[in-house]
Formats: sequence, structure tokens, C-alpha cells
Amino acid sequence: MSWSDERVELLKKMWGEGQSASQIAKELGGVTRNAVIGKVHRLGLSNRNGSGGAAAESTKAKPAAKPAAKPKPKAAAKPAAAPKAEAPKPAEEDKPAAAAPVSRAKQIIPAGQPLPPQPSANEIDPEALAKVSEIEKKAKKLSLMELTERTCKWPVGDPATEDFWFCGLPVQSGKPYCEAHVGVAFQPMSNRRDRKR
DNA sequence: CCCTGATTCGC
DNA sequence: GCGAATCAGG
Repeated sequence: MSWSDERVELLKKMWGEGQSASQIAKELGGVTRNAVIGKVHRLGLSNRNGSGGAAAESTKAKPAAKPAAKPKPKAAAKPAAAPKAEAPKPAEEDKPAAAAPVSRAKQIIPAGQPLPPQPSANEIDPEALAKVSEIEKKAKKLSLMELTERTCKWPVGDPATEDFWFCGLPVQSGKPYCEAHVGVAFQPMSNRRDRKR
């Protein structure tokens, strides 16, 4: 497999979206994450930065000195955005960009049964909750069948409604949820019983 | 142990 | 240029 224009483009796109190298590699197929990372570096877009907030990255003591120099400040800007139409892939989820306005259908609770003990709003760490609501905007909104062992299985919304999905963000480790949802899912008992702030 | 990106270096 | 091996971390 070689880095055709299209593959490079997809690489750029996904990398720009913050996808991980392994995910990109998996999507591309025929390459490993190492290959992706290598390519990313060669393309000179290793920085996912974008702001001048010079982050002091330290804690780096490798055997050899590593001057992070950029001898080639070659402006690789892309003024001409003449993108070709995206390939229509089956089972491919594209990002509708700025879509997904918050649906307000959420208050429609169709006389349901007592919903399962939704760990959501109640007596949970407000901070964790904030994190969740924030991250749910970025949720991939997977259906049940789309869940894998690596996707957050946190249910959102009412199962009896259209407005229901699973978070689907990448899980952290062997946990069933993404980081944010782990935060509200696994609250220490001591925290729930007697939480005072 | 799972994962992440970063770097090196033979090809 | 490429990417496996390795490194360094979470």
C-alpha cells in the first residue's frame, strides 16, 4: 500500500479531526499506526496545536539530545480548497460538521415505565456531570449494533424515543465507558453517601 | 495490559 | 519516503 493522494487526504482529514493514529490506520487499512504516525511527521503536521499557548512540555530526557527544530518552515498552506467529493462509503460515518443542534425532544418522556436507574442527574458530582453533558455533544451517537468493545456504552436519552443513542466515544481502557462517563459511573460510595462541598 | 504519539534508522 | 522497532508516557 502506498500513500496515494486519497489516502493522504483521508489521513489529513482524520488527523485533523483528532482521530488517533491507530484509528486512522485501521480506517485506511494496510498500514499500521506506526506508518500513519511516520507519515504524519513526514507531512509535517505532527502538531495538532493551533494556538500560541506555548505549552511547556517537559519531562523529556531521552538518551540523545533532541532539538525540536523545524528547518523547513515551508508554508504548506492550502488556499485552494478544491476538494473532491468524498467517497461514499457504506457504513461510513461522516461528520456533518456543525450539525447536531441540541434536540429539545428530550423532555418528551412518553409515559414510560420507570426508567432504569439512570445514573445521570441526581446526586452526582456536578463537575462530572458538566463533563458528561459537554462530551455528549461530541458523542458519536452509536446504535446498539454499532457498539464495540472499545466504544463507550453509555446510554443517552430515552430508549423509547428516537432520541436515544450510545455515547460511542473511545473507551479508556478495559472499562465500558469513555473517560467522562467513567467519571459519573464509578462514583465512590463515600462520595454519594455523604458528599458535601 | 490497554492505549497514545515520537523518534530512530535500516531499508 | 517508508515504517518496524523502540521509546516514553497515560
